[in-house]
Amino acid sequence: MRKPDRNFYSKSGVELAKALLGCHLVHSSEHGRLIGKIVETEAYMGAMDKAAHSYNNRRTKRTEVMFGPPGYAYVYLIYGMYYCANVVAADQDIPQAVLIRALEPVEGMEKMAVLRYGKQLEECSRREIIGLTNGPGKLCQAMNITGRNNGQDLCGRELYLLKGETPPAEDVVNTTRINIGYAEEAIHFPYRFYIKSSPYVSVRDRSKES
DNA sequence: ATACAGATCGGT
DNA sequence: CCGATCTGTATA
Repeated sequence: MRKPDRNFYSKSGVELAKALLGCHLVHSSEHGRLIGKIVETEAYMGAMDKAAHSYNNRRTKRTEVMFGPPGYAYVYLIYGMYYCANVVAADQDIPQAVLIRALEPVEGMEKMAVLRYGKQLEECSRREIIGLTNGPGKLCQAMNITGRNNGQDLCGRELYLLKGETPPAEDVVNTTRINIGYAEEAIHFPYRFYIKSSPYVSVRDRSKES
């Protein structure tokens, strides 16, 4: 598996959200190397998307990274307690991004258990093991991703991606996004993608699964 | 200066 | 379903 170049990220949020499924997210930190396979993503499409922080091209200190070049990390604090990790998409001045909503642990699972629950992996229940990375806040805790990672270059050496195998189309579900009830018409935009066969998906849409 | 809501999570 | 917990953002 290879680290994609900048050009890989230079596509629309929706296109990148699809392309990220199956890729590995790697965090090389003081805790060692932590790796997860991306199994659920959501696109945030900027100017026309009422669910996006960058809706109407709102440009603030927080949203600034999204206005920069693609392939950088946008990490923000939500509800004063959890971090969410995004990959900046599209080109300079087009503030689109992809939220990573779920991972499957690939490497460093023992460290993930300590980071999430403060205990050893062997002591974790089946439910806790799924709960390691099946949500945007959870995966940041497990991967030790914090505000410190905001603005980091994913073409760099600390936080980066490895291009994986694209899942077959029949295993990919395309549906609406989670927890954006305030976003009016954007509630219905089909900007969420997930790998149906993965047990780590955060919220399933049974009506779109066959 | 102040008010308020939120791309979440865990427990009830 | 509620509360935790706090920052970004808007309004005055």
